[in-house]
Amino acid sequence: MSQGRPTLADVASAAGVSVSTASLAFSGAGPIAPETRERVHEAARRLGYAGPNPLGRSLRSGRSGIVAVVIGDQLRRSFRDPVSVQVLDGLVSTLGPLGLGVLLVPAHTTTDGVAELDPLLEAAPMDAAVLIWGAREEDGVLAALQRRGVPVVVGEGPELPGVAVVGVEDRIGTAELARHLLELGHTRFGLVTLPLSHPRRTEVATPERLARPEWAPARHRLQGLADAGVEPVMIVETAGSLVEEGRAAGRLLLDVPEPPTAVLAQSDLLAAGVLLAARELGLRVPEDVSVAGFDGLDLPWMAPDVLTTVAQPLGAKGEAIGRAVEQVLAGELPATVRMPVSLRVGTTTGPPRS
Amino acid sequence: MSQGRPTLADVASAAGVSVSTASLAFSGAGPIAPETRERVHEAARRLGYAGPNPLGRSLRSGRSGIVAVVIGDQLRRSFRDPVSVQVLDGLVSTLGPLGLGVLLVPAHTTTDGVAELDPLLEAAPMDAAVLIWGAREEDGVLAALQRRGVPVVVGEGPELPGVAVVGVEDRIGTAELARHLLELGHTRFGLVTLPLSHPRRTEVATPERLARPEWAPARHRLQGLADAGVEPVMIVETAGSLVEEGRAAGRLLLDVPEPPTAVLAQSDLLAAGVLLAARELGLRVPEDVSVAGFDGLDLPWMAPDVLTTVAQPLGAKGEAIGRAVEQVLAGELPATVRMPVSLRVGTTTGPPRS
DNA sequence: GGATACTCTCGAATCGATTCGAGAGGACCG
DNA sequence: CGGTCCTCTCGAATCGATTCGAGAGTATCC
Repeated sequence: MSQGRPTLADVASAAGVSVSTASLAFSGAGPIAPETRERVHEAARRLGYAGPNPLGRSLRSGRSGIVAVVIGDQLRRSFRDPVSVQVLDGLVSTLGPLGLGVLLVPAHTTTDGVAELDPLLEAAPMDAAVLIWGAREEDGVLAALQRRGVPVVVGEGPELPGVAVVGVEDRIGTAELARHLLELGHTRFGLVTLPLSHPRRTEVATPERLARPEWAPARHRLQGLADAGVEPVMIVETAGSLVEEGRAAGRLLLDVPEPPTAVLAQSDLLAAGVLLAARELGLRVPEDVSVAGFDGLDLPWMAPDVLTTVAQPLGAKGEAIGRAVEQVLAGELPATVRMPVSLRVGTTTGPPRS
Repeated sequence: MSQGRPTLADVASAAGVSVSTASLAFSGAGPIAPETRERVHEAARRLGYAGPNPLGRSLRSGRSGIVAVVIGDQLRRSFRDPVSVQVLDGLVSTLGPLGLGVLLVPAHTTTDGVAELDPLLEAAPMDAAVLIWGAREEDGVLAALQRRGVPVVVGEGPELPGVAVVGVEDRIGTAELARHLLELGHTRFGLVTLPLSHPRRTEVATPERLARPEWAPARHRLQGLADAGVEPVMIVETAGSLVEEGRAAGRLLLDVPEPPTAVLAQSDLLAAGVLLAARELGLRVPEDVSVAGFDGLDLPWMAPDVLTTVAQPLGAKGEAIGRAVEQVLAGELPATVRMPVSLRVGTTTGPPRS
């Protein structure tokens, strides 16, 4: 058939061999005479055949070679945070050598103002799916994937039956950070949290939402604080881990008669925002207020300040997720991985003004 | 067959209809009695059938519903730049409603220190491919895609036969920016460029590389400068659009006996780095040195400075790329799109110290 | 020379769906 | 009551590859 792109059958007949032999010439999965293989390749070259069609191959093998990464409502929002990007980078570089590609799938699509599960979630080819930023049972994403029989790996919990989890010791890390500030002598803490459940606005956290944090990272870090015995005088919940959100939160916390002497933010970008807010309010850091974050990002524009933070191994986390994907594809259910974090004291924390 | 996941055939027999009827019940592409459809769906529900297997469907239709986005060598590097992320966001939100997913494909893989074309490029299923950051004929990516017969859309040129191009009027924008600085009275310009060809280190640009800029955005912006009659006294080429690179470039340009009075950077992140370098060297902006960028990013941490820049419609560019993809999938070759840019004067440019 | 072993090639089945033309059955009309 | 039309369902072919067992042909050894 000269119409359309050539198929293996075309190549086979041009080379004067059977289709099965031609297949062998490309896959190498079976005995074939070097001369025959060369003849097939030669024919392929002549016809402009660029190798077996992945669609046919996938159907036969039942594998698409695609791993879906489910992203939040807006790509922009997910990826403006270097944290996600670094994890994704580790993931891609682990999956690549395995011949696996990463498909970006939005969790929801908004049609006429109504958010629904993205059709890709239900219909795109995928051998496994990754939820980098935790899963909430409520939102149906997990259910949709499990109905399809797609194995799932989630970053940062929660632990759900049949789901592989890769996370960091953020509870322990937060506790360590809190103790660092306690040792410096702080007693009045402000806290800036990541979204506790479905994102909304940046404002003082309500007791109801604090009582039931659906989002694993926020929950763990809250627990870490409690572990260290810290009870913040004021807690602001943000709508996402962005500098602007942190700045808004910082203003809420610091632009009051008796501001806290230390502000803990659940992410570095939020902490950076708090720092900006402090600067705008004429507060010196750390003399007037200490600020600490979480993540261990390298933010060159913060120079000469160096943020005190809890560093998590982001790239390695992505790689661990990649390995977990490899395992679920092999039919195993990987054990939960919790990666270590480390306190990194910078220049933004110090003793409170007495 | 009770082994493995149920197929359409299983559902059909459970519902007591033929496979073709069952197919109709899901696709709706043909007449079917409502009652029959309901019976099929009921059987599907009972068997835990989550809808037609995309692999089978793809093979039949010849369409995978996947658009590859080819990214640079490191994901981290590509996505640390908000520019790419915003374009990608526009792309994803245009492609989503069309039922198309975005597959991230690295251009190269490094095995044992040797960079090769990533196997996914040659083997992953895709209906079309997008090169967000321009294409160079040299690197083989384009050739590999064209050999496969995959239609390609590139962002930011160059214009190649059979390839759709979406870009911005960066040449015109740069010229406008240059004239703004000329009008302010500047005569000694420093220039910080994006990589001119294959990325390497941040250092003073060699005449050879300046003479033959392979990378379209860098080339256009160089041309724009020339259009305005500006000839920089010193040009530094960077290894990529990152704050650190800009900072290094800024030090090279400004830490000299007679520094330029205005520094033009080919991207906002580079300009931000130059700003940092200036600050570190004790130079006031814009009193001692004016700094301008390109892109129109919203960088909250630059406050209270507002960068003078040329704003390009990043999200809209992604959407335009998405529409171009739609067209190439329909078999058309879209005309080259050049989107308008606009000069946005901030607080980082002013008259030179006389 | 004949049996055995080995190497390579081939035909046919299979993966899971879609699609087209054919035909069964019922409704309607004259 | 017979014919026509319409609605719905079905069987079979098809998409492009992989894989397995069978078999042809040649080499090896006694």
